[in-house]
Formats: sequence, C-alpha cells, structure tokens
Amino acid sequence: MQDSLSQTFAALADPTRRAMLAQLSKGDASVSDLAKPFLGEMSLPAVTKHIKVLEKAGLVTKTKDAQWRPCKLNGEGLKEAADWMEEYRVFWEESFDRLEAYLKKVTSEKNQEGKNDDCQK
Amino acid sequence: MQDSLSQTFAALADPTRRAMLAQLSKGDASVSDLAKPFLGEMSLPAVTKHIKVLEKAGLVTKTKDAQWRPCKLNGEGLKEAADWMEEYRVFWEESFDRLEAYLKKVTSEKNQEGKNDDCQK
DNA sequence: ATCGTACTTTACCGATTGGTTAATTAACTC
DNA sequence: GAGTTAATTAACCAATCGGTAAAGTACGAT
Repeated sequence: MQDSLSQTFAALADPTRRAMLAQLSKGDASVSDLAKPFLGEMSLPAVTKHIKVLEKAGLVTKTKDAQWRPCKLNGEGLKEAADWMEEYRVFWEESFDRLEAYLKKVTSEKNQEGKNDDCQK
Repeated sequence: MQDSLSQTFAALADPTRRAMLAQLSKGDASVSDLAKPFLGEMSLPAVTKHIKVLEKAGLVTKTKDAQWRPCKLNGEGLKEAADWMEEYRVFWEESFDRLEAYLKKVTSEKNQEGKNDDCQK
C-alpha cells in the first residue's frame, strides 16, 4: 500500500476508525477519550494502533500536552478521496435518474387506469 | 470486515481495483479486457480475484455472454461511501476557507507596503 | 523518590490479503 | 470430438492486519 489514496481508503475501511473520526468531528480528543467507547471491546494498544493508521493516512494529527496526546481531525486528508469519488457521482445519479423516470412512467400509467388496458405496449 | 461501508472502502483501497473502475466508467468490459492493462504485472487469476472483491462490494456486476463475462460499473455501490464522506465536507472546506482568508490577508498587507513597515503587529 | 496516569513499544498470534502455478470448467470452432 | 479461448477454482505462500499481554516511557502529584 504505497499511494496515499489507497492509504486513505484503507484507513476508512474499519468501523472503529470511522467511529473515531466521527468523535473527532465533534471536537478534539485525547487517546484515552477516543479509547473510551471501545475499551469493552479492545485494549488500549489496539486503539493506539488504529490512531496511528489514521495519522499515517493524514486524517488525524496528534500533538502533545503533558502526558496527554490530543488528536485533531484533519479534514484536508479526506479531500483527495472525496475528489476521486466525485468523478463517479454521475454513475449513481444516472441510476437515480432512471429510477425517477421509471416512477414517473408508472405513476402516469396509473393515472390512465381504465382508459387503456393494453399494458403490453 | 462485515459492514458494507467497510467493504466498499476496502475495495477502493487498491490502485488496481480503482483502475478497473476507471476503465469500466468508460464502458462495459469483459474480464480479459479488464485484465489487459495488468497482464504484465499480474496473472489472470489475480485479476479474477480483484473483480470478485469489486463484485462483493457491489461496485461491479458481472453477467454472462457465451464464454465472456461482461462487467458493468454499478454506480449506486459508491453512493453509501460518498454520503459518508459528505458529512465531512465542511472539515476540508473550512480549512480551505482559512487558507483563503490567510491569502487575502497577506495580499492586502502586501498592498500596504511602504505605507506601514511595522510588521510586528 | 515513588506512585499513578497516559500512552507507546515489543513480541507474539491467527485471520485475511494479494499474489502465484496448475488444474478445471465452459463455450465456441474446425 | 479435438482444439482454442475465456474464465474460475484449488492449493499454496509471504506479507499485512487487527488483536493480545507485558514491559517501557514520560509526565504530574504527593
């Protein structure tokens, strides 16, 4: 995993890490703050590792404050990935358009109920 | 890796697979079509595996046509991931705003050159 | 100095990933 | 039905991933 885009997507491919980003989106948090919701499910070193993955992907920056390590969401780290996705937007919007067109069609057909029973064409 | 969002991001976390999606965005392609750009770097079974990852993530659908397996980009498979990212848009736009504000500031300071040499405040 | 808190590092483990080669299935072609 | 083309499956391998327990580091408080 060399390129930064792969690193970013890989970092996002884990629910624990996404939950951490969600928490950081509400405000900065220390390692133990971030760990709190998960200490039932995993150990502190596991949390440290997850944070390191987020750091290396450039999604989080960690600073020092006495014995604490306040972490901050780095929004810019998501930009490259979002730009990549943007290229494909048309491909889900076009299928939405098809759905919309279909719904429009069946609705107008419903409105013509009784007027014409020949549904074969 | 249970949840579909993790599966999607994991599928995107590989340059070979992203290149395949890029090719499919230009039009449907068979497995060997998709393999062509990579046959110098990897074998056909490796390509089959990559396609299977994309399929399981719902990003690609594969059909049958004689001995060929035409693949199609499924744009809707990206929607969930794009929606997730959208939540964080403000976090990279806000840092862009800060940059913009900074550039505006230094520009206006530059315009005042000679008028006031006290750059300490 | 030593104790507690916050966190990291090390060493290990099993499961998954990304690749291989070789064999197999399936459909068309002669 | 023998051969060719398209693709998959099976068995294997090394590297990475997500986790652990235990030891180590660094800072503040008493």
